Amino acid sequence: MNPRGRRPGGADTRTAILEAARGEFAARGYAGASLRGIARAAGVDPRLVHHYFEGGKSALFTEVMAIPLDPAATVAKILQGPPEQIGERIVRTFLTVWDDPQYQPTLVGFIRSVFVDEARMVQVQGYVATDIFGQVIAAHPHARQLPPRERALRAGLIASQMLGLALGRYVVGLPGLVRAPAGTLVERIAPVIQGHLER
Amino acid sequence: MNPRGRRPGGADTRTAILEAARGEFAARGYAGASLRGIARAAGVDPRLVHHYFEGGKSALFTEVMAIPLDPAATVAKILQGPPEQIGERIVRTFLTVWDDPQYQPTLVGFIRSVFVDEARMVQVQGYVATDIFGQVIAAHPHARQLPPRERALRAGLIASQMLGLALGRYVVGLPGLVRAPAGTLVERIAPVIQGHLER
DNA sequence: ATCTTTATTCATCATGTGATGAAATGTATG
DNA sequence: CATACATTTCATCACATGATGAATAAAGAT
Repeated sequence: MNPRGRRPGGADTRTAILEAARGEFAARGYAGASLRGIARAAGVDPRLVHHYFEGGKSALFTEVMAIPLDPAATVAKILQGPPEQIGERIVRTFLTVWDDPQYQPTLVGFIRSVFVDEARMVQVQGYVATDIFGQVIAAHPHARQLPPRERALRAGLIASQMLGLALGRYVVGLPGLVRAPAGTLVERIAPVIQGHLER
Repeated sequence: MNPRGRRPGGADTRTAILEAARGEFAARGYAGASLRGIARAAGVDPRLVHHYFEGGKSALFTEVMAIPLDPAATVAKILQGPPEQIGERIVRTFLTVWDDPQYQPTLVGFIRSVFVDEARMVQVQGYVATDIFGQVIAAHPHARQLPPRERALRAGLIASQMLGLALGRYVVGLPGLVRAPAGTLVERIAPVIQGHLER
């Protein structure tokens, strides 16, 4: 039917696939999205997905989820400044990243995929608990002096707070959270986190 | 190979399937669990799943997720007692239900399935926001007087708090939250919820 | 102008899925 | 004892999935 061979003009197929995949993964999660569906969304033959992403679906997913956002740097930035405003900086940074249309589909896709794959869940668990909020705890003048069990608890409380915010606002779409401007959420949630650090 | 026909002895196949399904749905989510896998886990021919649950996978899922736990009654119970301890009662009730081995697999399965199916997400969104925490807001002497937008925000904040707790403690398994006894979590989280109601 | 590389389409494969029909065999009922 | 019914096994269906091989045409290099 269609003419075979290379298409004229430099249509950036690879990018089209990546973007379609981002959307599909965000909307349906890893298991729910199909190669064919992604190809369809990109207006492209399914075979091309394999052509551009050797390793198929999982390779594509890996590339989609490779967010150009250095968590270590972000954490470092949060840690700068007065410790009594760490909570505010955490929430504000978090919302800024998640509200950014450049990152949002990727992050939503990522967080939805987390609950499907057991291995990924363990990986995230260690990552979030240790690399992100563990760092925050370790840098806080009061919290750093607590016994390990207490530190883990605080990290867990903060992590669950942010997890709930991400899911409520961006995945489930709880109206109260979706409609609220970022500033309002910072105002409400920052003190909670600050409390988990200081009290 | 195996002898056909009705098996001797009163093996309660239906229950076996239900329990296997509960486990599979909890472990893999709705999409991830397969009829054949459930049948295998129950030690039963796949056809029997259709035999006992007319409507197949979705009917089975519906039945599995029909928790014998009346949310309205639970909410009503929470609303009894002094308003200044509503937060505490919410968190305590929540943890009691989720820590109960009778409910836990079902609830975990349910919450994991929520993020896969778009329709289910919308359903839960309305349910959680309106039926559960909307009720709580409506019953609180201070929060009930707030403008609608504020009430929705408070409900969202509380819902996201509990959502994060459920995911952190029971799904992702953040160590700090898993190891903490229920009492400790009540101690930490109840004031936050109370604050969302009163301030 | 020729050759190589890349992009694209088409045609299948093997596998796993949920679903259904039909046969066989036990238990219960008359 | 005979008949009806519920339970179980087997055999497929139709379909979607991810993956791969092969053919073809454009673009780029020499």
